Amino acid sequence: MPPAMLAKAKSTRVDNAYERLKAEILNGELPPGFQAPEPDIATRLGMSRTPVREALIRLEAEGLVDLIPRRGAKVLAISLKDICEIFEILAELEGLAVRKAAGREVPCALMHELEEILSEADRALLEGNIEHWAELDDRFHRLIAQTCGNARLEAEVTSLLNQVHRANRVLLRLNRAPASRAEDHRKIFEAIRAGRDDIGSEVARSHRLAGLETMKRLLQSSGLSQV
Amino acid sequence: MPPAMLAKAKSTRVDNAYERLKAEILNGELPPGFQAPEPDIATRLGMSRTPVREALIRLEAEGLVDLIPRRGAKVLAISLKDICEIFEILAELEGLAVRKAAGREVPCALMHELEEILSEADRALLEGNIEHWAELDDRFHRLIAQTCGNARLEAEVTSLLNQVHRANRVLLRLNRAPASRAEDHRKIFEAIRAGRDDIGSEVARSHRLAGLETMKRLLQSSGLSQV
DNA sequence: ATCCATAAAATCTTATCGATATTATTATCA
DNA sequence: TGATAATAATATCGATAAGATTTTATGGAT
Repeated sequence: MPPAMLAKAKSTRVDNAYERLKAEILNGELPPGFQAPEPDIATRLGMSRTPVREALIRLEAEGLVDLIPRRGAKVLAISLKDICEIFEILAELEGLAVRKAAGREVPCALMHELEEILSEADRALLEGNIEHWAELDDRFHRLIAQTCGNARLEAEVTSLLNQVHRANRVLLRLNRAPASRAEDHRKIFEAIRAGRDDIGSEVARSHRLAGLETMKRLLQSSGLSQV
Repeated sequence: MPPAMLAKAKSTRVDNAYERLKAEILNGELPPGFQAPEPDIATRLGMSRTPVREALIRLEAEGLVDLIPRRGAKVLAISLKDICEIFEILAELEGLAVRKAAGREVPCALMHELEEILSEADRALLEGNIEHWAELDDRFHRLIAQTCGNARLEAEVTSLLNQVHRANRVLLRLNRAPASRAEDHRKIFEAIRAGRDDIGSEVARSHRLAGLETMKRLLQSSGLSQV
């Protein structure tokens, strides 16, 4: 067996296109509703249509784009109904993730990172840096999914978080981030550390459900029907 | 707008390849571990590599096959660990599905179909027709996912059921189907009909968790490490 | 003389491209 | 308005280049 087999990433065009498009969708460079024919995208990325198309198929499977037969690829917009569907599932899945995390030995590095995120988030909240706080909120939830030890669960939570990523950002900006969110995060973290699986699981669940209510309120009061 | 817009399925080669391969994987014609280069598959399906490859990418996203760089496509085998991961998620998701179903007006047709499956399953059990019973068991669980009204939830449950489909079949054959499974199904159905969301949800959850224990036992006693 | 290690060659498979056939949509005209 | 032509974008193909794996040679060591 060759010596250096750990570093496998050999970056194919498909992977490139996939990563780039996904990043652009998540950070809003390609906003919801954006639509373009495959050849245009291929030209922009400097490759032929084939790898672009394969990347788009993957993105479609992850619920980030829609491939419309003669219309090209479209970045999906998220409606209130989508948010309801996704948050309901997330509530259960994050609850499960925390329960699993609390019931096992979570790697130290992960716990440290969580703790750092929490204190950095406190700081951001004090400084009123909502933008940064939103970023940390997102990272906290993604990291929690990593602590559960169930790879499929982690992947599914991550995928759902991706789908609501922009909606989260847009709407959190409208809201002054309530301190209660930060409190919940702390509670979840402590529950995992203390092995209190039932408490942690329930807090995670209701945390997400409360987030859904906030979302509903914000969406309705802002008059947006899609994000 | 054109008159007939409902019947959209215009069957492209990709869809064809996807449906056919998926069916062959689920029914075991392409057993776990089966592996073949793309050109072979393409020849067998009577089309060029492009649509086959696109279908394979979709199947990979659904966790049914693995695309190995210079080795071709491989039908994934399921290990005990995979089953644990999947059943744990299913327990939560099916619990949620039943809770949602019990809390809303489920279309009559669906309830009828569920009821028919239940009585047909009773009959199969009496006749000792395990094969048929296993089929009905599968259909029951898929149908339950359809009653929840959350399209994403339904899709996710379906995808997970697909991934464990063959494992379920293989292992159920080793087991004489315990009557308790049938009882649970009836309880879930009644809970949905009566709108008892908490009861239904909890039965669905523990039903799946009990299934996991059975699986563990069967896998260990049969000495199989993969299915 | 046989066997292992290494290097070179052959082979196999994918990754990617450019071209074409197909077909939905739009525009045009009676 | 309805039929027909033009357009545009995809769906699909066949070919090629790049890269990995396997096979085959080759040289030295026992």
